[in-house]
Amino acid sequence: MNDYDPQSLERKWQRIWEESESYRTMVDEDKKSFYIIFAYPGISGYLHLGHMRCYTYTDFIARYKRMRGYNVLFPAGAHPTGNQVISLAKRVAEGDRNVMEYLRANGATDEDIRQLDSPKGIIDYFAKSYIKEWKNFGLSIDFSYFTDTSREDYSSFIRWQFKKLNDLGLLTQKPYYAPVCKNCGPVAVDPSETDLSKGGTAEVQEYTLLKFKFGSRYITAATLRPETVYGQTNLWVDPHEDYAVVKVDDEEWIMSDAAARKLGYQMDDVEVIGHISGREMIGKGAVAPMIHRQIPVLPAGFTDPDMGSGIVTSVPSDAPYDWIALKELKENRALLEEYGLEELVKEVEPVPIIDSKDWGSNPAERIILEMDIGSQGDVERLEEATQRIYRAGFHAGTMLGICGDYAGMPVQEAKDKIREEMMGSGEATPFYDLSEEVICRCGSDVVMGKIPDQWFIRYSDPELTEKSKVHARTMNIRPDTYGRTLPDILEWFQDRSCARLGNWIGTRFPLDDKWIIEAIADSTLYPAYYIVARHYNLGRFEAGQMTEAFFDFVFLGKGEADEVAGSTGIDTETLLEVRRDFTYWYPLDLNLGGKEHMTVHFPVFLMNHVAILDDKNWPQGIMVNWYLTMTGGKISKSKGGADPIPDVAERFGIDALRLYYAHSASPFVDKEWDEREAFNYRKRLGFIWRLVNRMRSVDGGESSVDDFLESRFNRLLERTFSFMDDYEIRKAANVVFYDMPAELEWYFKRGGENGALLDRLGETFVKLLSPFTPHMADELGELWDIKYVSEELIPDVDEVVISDEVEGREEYLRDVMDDIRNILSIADVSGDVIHIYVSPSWKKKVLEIALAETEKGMGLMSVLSKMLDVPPKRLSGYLRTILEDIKKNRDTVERDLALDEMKILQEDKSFIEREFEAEVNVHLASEDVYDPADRKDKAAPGKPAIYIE
RNA sequence: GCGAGGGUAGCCAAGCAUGGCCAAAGGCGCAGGACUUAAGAUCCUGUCACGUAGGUGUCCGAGGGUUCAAAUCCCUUCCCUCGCACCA
Repeated sequence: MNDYDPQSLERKWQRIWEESESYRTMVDEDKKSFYIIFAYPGISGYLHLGHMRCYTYTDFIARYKRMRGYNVLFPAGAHPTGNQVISLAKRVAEGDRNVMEYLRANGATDEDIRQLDSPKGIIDYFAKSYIKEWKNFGLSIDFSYFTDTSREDYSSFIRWQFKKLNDLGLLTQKPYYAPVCKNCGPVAVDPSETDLSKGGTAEVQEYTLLKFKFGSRYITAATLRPETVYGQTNLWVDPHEDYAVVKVDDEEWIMSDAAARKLGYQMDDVEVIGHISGREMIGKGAVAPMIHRQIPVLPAGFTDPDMGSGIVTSVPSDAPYDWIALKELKENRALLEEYGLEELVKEVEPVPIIDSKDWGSNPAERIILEMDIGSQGDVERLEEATQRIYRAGFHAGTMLGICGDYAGMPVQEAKDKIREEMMGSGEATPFYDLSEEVICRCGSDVVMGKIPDQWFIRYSDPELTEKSKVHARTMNIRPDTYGRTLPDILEWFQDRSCARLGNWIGTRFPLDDKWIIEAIADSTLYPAYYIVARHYNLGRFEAGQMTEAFFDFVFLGKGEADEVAGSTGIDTETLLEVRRDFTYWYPLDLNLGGKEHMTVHFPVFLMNHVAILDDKNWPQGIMVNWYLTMTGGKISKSKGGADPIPDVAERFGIDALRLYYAHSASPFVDKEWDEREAFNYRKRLGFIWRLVNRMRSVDGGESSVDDFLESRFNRLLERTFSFMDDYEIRKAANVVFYDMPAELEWYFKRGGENGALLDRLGETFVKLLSPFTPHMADELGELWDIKYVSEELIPDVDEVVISDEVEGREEYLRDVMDDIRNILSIADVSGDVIHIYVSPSWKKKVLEIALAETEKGMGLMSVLSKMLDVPPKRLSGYLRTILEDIKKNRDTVERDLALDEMKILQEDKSFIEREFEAEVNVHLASEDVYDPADRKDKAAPGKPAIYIE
């Protein structure tokens, strides 16, 4: 027997699989199909151990299904849509040091790097790299189906999909506000900062820009709390600031320069035509929106030109900032005098507008007193106060009587209505801003911009939503919790923009080619396309021939093959074959992806299938996996931080890593990567290796433990199947790699050495290893002269050999031995002689009757006392305990009753003697035997009495 | 805020749906031993507390409740993690 040497045998088998085209997949009408995919990766860098978790799960299931007789389709692809590829290419072209280091650390050669300065180069390089890693992990993917979303054939498919969506009335255009870079167009603002160099945590603020009539102009003030307009008492401006006068349509609005610039991206024809100093406005009045009252403009120091419009409308009842600014102003004689505001300010008092549950109707005052905030300079604590008041008011507040039509309405509801009313009357307009500075990767500012004619997919469509929800409930979804919430997610799922302007990788929008279809929208139906891609990859037709009629025929069964052949120039036979492949493989059985897809990809994946394809082709299952993390954070492709896979694979072996994924945690929890653990799995495989070799080499005869092993093995086999059928990968791996070996070890310990049996079970066992550790399994399969274990079938469970009685015997023996061990550990005895007293037969009789007529309870005493010659006290005492036991665990009690304890103990006496290095005497408790410590009365069925000297 | 998922012995992690041999699987770590000796090896035993007899006590974030019986069901409470849409 050789030692387990994963590295060399893994290389060997990967080469063999490659050469023999092991995972080539073809339609076979005699077999049930099983179609499984993982959500293909976006191209943004190398794969890491986190991705591999998901891909390996997919492979476990694909391999298992294959070995249970399914014809499995397991393709893969890559997803370069978006701008990551472009930005990476740009950084390579610039010679960005971090990028260079990252590439080199992952094994890119100078020659590789030279080709990486163009998007095409990046896509080709990484697509190859992904395929290499997948092969390196032993994934049983058929790469003849490979595609990527930048290819022209893929674009033909996507254009078809969008035509279908349009035909179904599911596309629409409407204005949209999004973060945009002035150079690059729309960008994603999120913590991973894929598109950004700064500001990933910024949030989009949806302001209401209020207009205050100010002579012939309007002063503008942006608020996040439009419902507080009823409490406006004044405006705050910075006397030292110059404000822009902006021409908007025919009106002139006053705001900070920064605000004017931002507004320019959100409205047409915004033009700065002059300036006005803050000082100039102070002391004058402006007509506030909604309340239509003149309120004064007052000086304040806390206004910020970069926030909102740079001018603040003051609601001292509800805004701590305003309250304290007002108080300070009233106390500042010098300032009042300077601007001549003494009289004016006297009349400015907070106006209660909201009754917020915990804070009353003047919450700003109350919280400032409570928190003892001294001045408007205490920004940090004022922020906190503002937050607290806002929460309390928003969630538990009601509008007071002063608020016109909104009196008595919950704040939550009033907020949107008041905003709408003011926008309707022209007193306000929407204004979007980011909560902090955001800089694009290209270096320029990111601002909120208006896209007036943004394309959306109408996921809010009631019929589509309903159909999707109904279907979702029938799907096989893991974990269950996600299955339960998916219908709610579909309900909540709103229209989603599906195309963008600018320079991106992707498919041109078929209705208007200035748009590029964006990354989520072009990745929903792609499992259907893999099937077509194989034929395209074989050169059977060109992208240009993949017309609407072509896809209608293949995916929807519309039209006649001959006609489609005529219009596309693809021959009829090929068309029929592609159509047949699609109908054979579809629907998709399982789609696996990380938890980030739960509210993004999976809903659109499902809804597009439901919208476009026949109901028999709707997807059947989804499995979500959680992340592999490293020291707290998610491993990020673009930011690095992960060990390159080849290094790790070289150190532990692929099979050890695969077992690590399968067994170290449930798929539905985040798992912290720990290489000591990986090493332990490496050791475990060494153990399995030796165990299998031993099974194959032992060559003894039959013994009494054979039937136990056969029964237990089949029971565990059954359990493995049932776990795998439920995609309970961890549980299945636990049975195969821990429970089964433990039973085999027990068998050996008991002296089992039946060569024929071990040979037969060993062969099955090796096949069971294969879905998890395919390299090792194929290597071990050579012991049985199996060419490729991974192409074998795992045999069915042999129900006949499963026997509770047979297994009960071994369990009984283990229990007795545990008891002996327990006694030895606490008793102060030499342990040279062990006496075991088997229960008297009357107790068995009691047990039997109690089991049969449990409902009679202690009433059984009358019949028992007549039947048995036992003192009533002992009889009732025992009956009481046994009734208790039956209630607790009937199965165990039944097992005990079925045991022939005397026979078992006598047969296995020598085994016990060997284990404890002691002399063992077995007695029947009802006989008059050696019993110096008066133990034998304690004997009960299944629990013999023990005395050790 | 909205939505989801968690808190189990030194650590990781099962169990919780269908309450009952659950003091609670398994792994790691640790301790003792065996074996041989330098290997991140392998094997055995132990690892909540107490206990010279297989037992008893306490225990599954905290506090209540239901029940003959609760890690499991219900209520309250504290804490943690994650997703929230143009990033895949």
